[in-house]
Amino acid sequence: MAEALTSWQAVADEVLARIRRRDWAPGDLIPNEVDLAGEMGCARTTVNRALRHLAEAGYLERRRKAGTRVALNPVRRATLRIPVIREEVEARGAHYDHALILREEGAPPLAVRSLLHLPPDRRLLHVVALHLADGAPYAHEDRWVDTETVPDFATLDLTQQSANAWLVQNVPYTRGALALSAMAADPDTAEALGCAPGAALFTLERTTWKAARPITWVRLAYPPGHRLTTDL
Amino acid sequence: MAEALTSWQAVADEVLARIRRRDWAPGDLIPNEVDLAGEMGCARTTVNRALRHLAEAGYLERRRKAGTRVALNPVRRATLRIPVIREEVEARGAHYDHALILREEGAPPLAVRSLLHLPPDRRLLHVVALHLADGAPYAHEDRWVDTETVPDFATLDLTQQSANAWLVQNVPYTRGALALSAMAADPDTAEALGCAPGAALFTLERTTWKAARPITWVRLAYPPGHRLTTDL
DNA sequence: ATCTGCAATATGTATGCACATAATATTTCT
DNA sequence: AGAAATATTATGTGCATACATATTGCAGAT
Repeated sequence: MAEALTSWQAVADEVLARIRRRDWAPGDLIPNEVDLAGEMGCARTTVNRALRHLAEAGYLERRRKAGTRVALNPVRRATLRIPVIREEVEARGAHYDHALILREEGAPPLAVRSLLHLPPDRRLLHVVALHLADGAPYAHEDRWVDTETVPDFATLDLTQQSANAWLVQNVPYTRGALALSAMAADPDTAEALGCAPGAALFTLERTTWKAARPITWVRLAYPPGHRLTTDL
Repeated sequence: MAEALTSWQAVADEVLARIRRRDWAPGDLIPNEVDLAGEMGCARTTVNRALRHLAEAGYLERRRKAGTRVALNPVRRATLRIPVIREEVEARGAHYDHALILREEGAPPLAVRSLLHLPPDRRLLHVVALHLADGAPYAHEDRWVDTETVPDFATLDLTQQSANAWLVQNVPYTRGALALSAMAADPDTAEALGCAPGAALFTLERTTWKAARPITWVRLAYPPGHRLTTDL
């Protein structure tokens, strides 16, 4: 008999190996926890931990009583690190800096207003900034903040601290949404980023809420060529 | 004394509530598992499960002996569902279809060749297809397949089955990478998607390997306005 | 003062057991 | 036959306990 697999990592590795080896093909039902535990020479708890892990990673699908089966499409989930720009820049060994481009109250565009479920006459604080890595444009930030939800924000000195850093530190959110997309560079953004107007920019939008009240909508636009990557 | 929190979900909810309420601020060290278990009236195992879950979700950072602290930056990870196009289309209640645009052997462009670590003279199978939702263009697929790694692919009838569906079902990969980006529509892609040349397209690139051998590189380009979303 | 090794400590994990829960399979009743 | 009640089963979870392991921090040596 094979050596006992007594750690959940070892069990997970073995199960993954069988999936990859096609011992268990996509869609197949695999043995139940009790049987696997017997075969591997460990407790059911350990098998459970391993299978739960693989299910979270998207390799398995589990349902009570119905059993555990190999996922039909191996990876449908990817966890990606949402860049915290300062850290991202500094991780490359570059010097981080940011410049405030605009800060004024105004009526948000329709797209923002409807995303935040705001009435037509509602005014927000509009903040535009540029993030720099070693002095070169790294990302363009376009943000609308609801100062009724976050009154302290109105008096903040944004030249000292980025809006994001302050909000993250001081305003806990209860709900957030993230959207990845592409946009054509408008003239202002193009100038800030130093690219051609109309260039294809990768964008990352984040909307956050505190209970039912919107906190902020922010869109980061990266210069052409920027890629957000992750392993599968 | 408050009601005992005897499920790991309840414990996780309570801890998350304290984080959001700023009882425990970002960077703070929170009580150790034994103390929390005492306070909540449950076993340490249960607290461990809850804290482990919150750490995986990015709310906490844990280190042995050093303890558990509230993450400085609440959410730096987002798990997003990688679209399996057919399912994505059908989930909207639309009819899925795909059309083969090109299928021929050739030398891949430099970018692909270097990503796959291939020698300069190496030829791959180039497949271009269009995914349709109710007859309208949904995504443009540009793919290079290494038929030395996947010989069966060469004889496949791609009008019946999408390349992705076949590969996913038949070729397990051991390593994969994902990159999200933006590109300007080249004339061919623009025509296929029915948008203007130069338009900003959201793209998703996937590279997969079987051990040290590349399987395929594929890039999906979506029409302007497409968004990939997830909750935070 | 600095380095080194050891003790203390918080998290990480394995195990056996019990019971909960969801979903399916079977039987019973009409 | 069809519906409703019931049994069965696989996963989900909680608990007490024990031991493993990574770090920190202190104490003693240099």
